[in-house]
Amino acid sequence: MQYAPDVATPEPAPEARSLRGRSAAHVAERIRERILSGELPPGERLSERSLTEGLGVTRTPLREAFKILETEGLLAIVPNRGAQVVELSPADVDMAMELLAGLESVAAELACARGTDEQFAEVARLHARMVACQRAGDLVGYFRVNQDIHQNIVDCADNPALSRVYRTESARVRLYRFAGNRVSARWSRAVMEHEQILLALQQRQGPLLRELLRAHHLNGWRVTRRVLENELQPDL
Amino acid sequence: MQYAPDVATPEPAPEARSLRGRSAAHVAERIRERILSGELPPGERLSERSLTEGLGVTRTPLREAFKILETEGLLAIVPNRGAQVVELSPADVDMAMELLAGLESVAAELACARGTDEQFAEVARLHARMVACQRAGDLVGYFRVNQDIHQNIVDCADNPALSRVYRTESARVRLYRFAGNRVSARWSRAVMEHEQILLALQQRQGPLLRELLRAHHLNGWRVTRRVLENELQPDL
DNA sequence: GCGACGATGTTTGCATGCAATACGCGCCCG
DNA sequence: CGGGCGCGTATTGCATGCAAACATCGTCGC
Repeated sequence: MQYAPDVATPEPAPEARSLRGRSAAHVAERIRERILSGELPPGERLSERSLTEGLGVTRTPLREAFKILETEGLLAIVPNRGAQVVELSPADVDMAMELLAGLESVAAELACARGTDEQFAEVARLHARMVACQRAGDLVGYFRVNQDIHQNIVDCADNPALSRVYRTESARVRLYRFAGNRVSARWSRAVMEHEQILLALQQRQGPLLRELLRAHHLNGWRVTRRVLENELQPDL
Repeated sequence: MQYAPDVATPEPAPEARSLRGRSAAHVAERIRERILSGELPPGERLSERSLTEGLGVTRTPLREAFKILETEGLLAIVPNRGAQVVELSPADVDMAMELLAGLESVAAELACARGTDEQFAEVARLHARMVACQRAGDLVGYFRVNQDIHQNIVDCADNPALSRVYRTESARVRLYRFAGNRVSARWSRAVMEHEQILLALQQRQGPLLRELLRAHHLNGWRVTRRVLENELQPDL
């Protein structure tokens, strides 16, 4: 790698060309993936040494990536004690879910007013894939497609700022929401709710879509919260 | 606390104690202030050299601060060409205003449901100060208090995530919104709208407050957009 | 025996150094 | 006379070095 092949190597590698100037962003992306996948769980302390070795960069771009992820709300940096993955209390997730539900209600009416039929068709395709995942019992795939559907609905509002905020805030709580999908009763009902949501979107019924999304969020979060608070055991 | 009042405090200075570990955040705050005050206008290129000299830090924390501000949407960092203050097109501001209006509508109902009378009283105090600024012709003071009022209303929703997002997104467009307040006809009408908003809040009429805020935003932004597009000359 | 203290290795925070890229400017050629 | 090219300088991107803070553990005093 970059371990000083001394002379005669102007190019670092034929494949990884010119990452210069994007190092921190690249490292942040890698760490973000690991956090969102659960590989780096909430509370995990991130040592600069191990990450630099694992990612093949030095501490400077790594520390810049930490600042990015801290601003996104994924890391907490404690002075002189390094970075750790943010741990959210049920109350924190509660607040975040309220925000996400609010963002989706705002998006709902805009999406019905401005979304293109092509965008709606894409949501419908995702919906079909989600149903397929459910049938196949593929919980992870289901959850990922589910997230994609909600992001796509928000994107239908055709407001980049709204989409960006929704994406960032959604990422913050992704791990916590996953818990609620591990309950079979909720799973089948969520799919039915999605059917209605898709219909309302395609028929451009803004106020209805708004209420459906709000209710969908509320229902899902009610179950998830009980799981997080250990009042309900996942059965999947 | 952790300031070890033990013995012989080896603190370098009584005033600037232990900034270690907070350098980047401190620098980011300073630069943020300069951007929001207009001292660093949109498009301005930020040279590392001049900023390090002006702020008394080295390039490492400064570059970390750049990453923070980039993530907040205040700076754009072009690889190998440094950082510059983000320049928003009227369309960008349009999208941002739509988002802010949406966040306020979400906050409206929550604020009416959960806000305390003390919080409402604070909004009322700010409103009085705003009116005083208007009477005194203090445009800058008026604008600042105006921002405070809107932030306070959002804060009444008692949702930290919502407050944080509103604050960040509001900051991104602060400079652009200011233009619209430089029109006298809009100024007096905005104050009237605020009277109604305050009343609806105090009477906890969520849906009404929601609509009033939406209309208030729409009215304000309509004027501001015309100023930004040079179709309307400020008369203040 | 127990707790506080201190030595030492580890980790973080920031300064500095080096290499790569961008930029300004004069020159050459058309 | 204008445009492209090359060179020198400035600036950025990242690696490394050094000092402060932390942590771990052994020792000492009580």
